[in-house]
Amino acid sequence: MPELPEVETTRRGIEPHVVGRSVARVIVRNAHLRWRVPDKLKKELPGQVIQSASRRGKYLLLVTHAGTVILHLGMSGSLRVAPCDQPADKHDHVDIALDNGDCLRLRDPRRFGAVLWTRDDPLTHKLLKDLGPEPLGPDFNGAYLFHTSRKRKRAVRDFLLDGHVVAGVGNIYANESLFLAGIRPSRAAGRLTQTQCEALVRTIRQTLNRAIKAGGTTLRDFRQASGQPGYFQLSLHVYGREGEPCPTCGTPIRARRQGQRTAFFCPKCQL
DNA sequence: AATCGCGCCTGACGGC
DNA sequence: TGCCGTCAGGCGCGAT
Repeated sequence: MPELPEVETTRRGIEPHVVGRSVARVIVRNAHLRWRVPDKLKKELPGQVIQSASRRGKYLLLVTHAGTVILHLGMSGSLRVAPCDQPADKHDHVDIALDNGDCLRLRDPRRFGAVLWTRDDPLTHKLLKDLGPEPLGPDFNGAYLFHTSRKRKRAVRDFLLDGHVVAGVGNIYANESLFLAGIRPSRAAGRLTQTQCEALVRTIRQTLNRAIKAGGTTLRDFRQASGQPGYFQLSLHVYGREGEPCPTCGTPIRARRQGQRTAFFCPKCQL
């Protein structure tokens, strides 16, 4: 599912329901997610007050005084706030029950997601410490992208998917941003000009911000915390639109397998 | 150091 | 209707 805009949409959805609440208990129906849900979560989280709900890349962080819950939605995960007595779906694997009868409920059919617990500063956690800058933050700019991409031979689409380069840009938004910047997904990252890097940073930020505003992209199973789908799929220019006319020039959009993921582009507008 | 391919899972969809 | 192959928004890991 979820790329950065979907995770941010989720964060904003759950924040008012969880911050300031204390955790009553943790219910793990299936601990077999990407990594086993740690036993310590059940031991150490109950009784703690959730101080904040933040995000780093595609990771969600629930901070308490005793430690931090690190959540990842993988490909098919979603979080919602529901009354605890509402029956769980077969893919509702973890509940964090709150002191008011609500619970934060993780649904994840493919189980590529994760629920972890750390007592240390989460930013030093193995999974987070080497992440690149936040794409919507000040450290992600044209100069950074230009500098980082020098001598890199990877296709720029693949380069953007690498969390060490920039955190949270997935296949949908990489393709969309490259379209708006007029750059082919297959272009070697190291061959981008400074001007192109600046344009690309602008289109990435613009695309992510617009997607957040639309509540994310729902292609299959993404849901906001409220249960509502996102609407950004209606604004996609190239992603999933093979054969449809380019919104700029009318040339049919092409799809090609690039590495493990499909790239979409207009053969005329993107060089 | 950088890059590539694999594998973890379920479910939806299209072709036959 | 059903079976089968293909594909999917992520990402860490080991091999090269």
